[in-house]
Amino acid sequence: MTSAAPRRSQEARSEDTQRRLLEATVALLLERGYTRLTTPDIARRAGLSRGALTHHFASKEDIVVRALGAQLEATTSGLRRFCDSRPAPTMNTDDVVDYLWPMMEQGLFYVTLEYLPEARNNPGFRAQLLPLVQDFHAALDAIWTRLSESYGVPPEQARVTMNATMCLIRGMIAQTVLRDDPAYFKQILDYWKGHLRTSLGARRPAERAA
Amino acid sequence: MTSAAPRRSQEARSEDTQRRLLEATVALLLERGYTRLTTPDIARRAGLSRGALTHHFASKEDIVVRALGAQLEATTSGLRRFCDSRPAPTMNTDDVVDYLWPMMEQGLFYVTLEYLPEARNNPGFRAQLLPLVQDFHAALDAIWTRLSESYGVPPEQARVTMNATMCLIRGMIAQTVLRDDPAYFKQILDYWKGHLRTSLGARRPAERAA
DNA sequence: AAAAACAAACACGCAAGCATGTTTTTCGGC
DNA sequence: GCCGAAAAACATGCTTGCGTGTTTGTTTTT
Repeated sequence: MTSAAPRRSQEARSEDTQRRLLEATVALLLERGYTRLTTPDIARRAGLSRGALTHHFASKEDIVVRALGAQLEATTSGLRRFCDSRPAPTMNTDDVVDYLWPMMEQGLFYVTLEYLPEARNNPGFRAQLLPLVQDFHAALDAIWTRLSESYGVPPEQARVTMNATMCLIRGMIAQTVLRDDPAYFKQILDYWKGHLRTSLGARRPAERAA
Repeated sequence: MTSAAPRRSQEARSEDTQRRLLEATVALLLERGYTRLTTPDIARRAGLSRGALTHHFASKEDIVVRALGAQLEATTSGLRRFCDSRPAPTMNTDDVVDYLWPMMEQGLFYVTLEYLPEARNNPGFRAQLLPLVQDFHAALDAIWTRLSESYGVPPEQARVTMNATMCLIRGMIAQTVLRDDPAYFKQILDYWKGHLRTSLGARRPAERAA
């Protein structure tokens, strides 16, 4: 019993510590919001001291930006995996919507709602966020393009339609904050699914073969 | 030159002061955001002292809630006027979208983006906001219902379609914060206008006469 | 005279940034 | 393969600025 701690390398320690702090940041962002997010709380949540945080991250802005970058990347890679999992004929447009809605509603877009106001009013913060978000949008466009190939529609059409779908979901989730009315949102989502079926998808194999 | 000030009644003074403070609140909410909104700034902007503000409003939350209520009411009454101004045959669905988009994009929804996070994380604030927003949504539904009569479609269909339109616009405006790309948003808006033309409107007089 | 409207000053709490300690890991020389 | 210095990782305490709520004081209307 020389030491219970197995002497980890500094790189491993550092990486683990940063990961814990970034995860705590996203969790608190979702639970309490940006204005109530404090660096002492982040450190506490990660089981570390505030000094550890200031050692790895220059400022509150810095840790938030890096936490959001990680969240956005995890999101696109998850979506990509989903779209690859079952291509064209087995996956219909309803399935895509049924993936996107919970993806956004279970955290992603509530976190977005927290940092959008700060991004709008804090030029430095916005400048740091812009490249991350551009990558995110580019990754989405790439996924919509692959979907268009599966469905046999022009890429441009799929991109516009799916980006509109994302915007619709964003607006709906924003509304959920002050409207607790699941039936209302289900109605809109069903309406949209119907629209997507005729506008994007469900060409029968015979049609797609041509 | 006994007095340049013409001895106004207390009620008139009070009303004017409150109006100036509420207008300053909305303006600053749009310009600097909720977290940067301070009561000294509001008073300064209104050309009054902080004491005047605290005299008329119990707290920062209080003045914000009342300012937002005024903004929401002004919005619905403006929209109602617009829809009454030129009913059915002369007003097409494109015109409605061309009214709604600037209405939201020139301030209303950016202000919304400022207070939504606070509403999500501050139960007291949210509770005060809920009735105002319920009235707002009810007023919108009433307007959509009148539109449905003009266009000769079932009220339910118009309500779902127009509420979806509002959600789409909300989501798009949220995206504008970190995506400066007018062509992208125009493309989506044009796409949606096309959908609305076939889905809601533009039945020819002969058809509507029946 | 009293009550409302407005003004100015005070007090408290909090969170970020910084600076100064302590521990753990790394690495070069022997 | 070991020892000691340097550096990285982590912890603790201080300081400063700021915004809200509150209180006390002054002017205007009733």
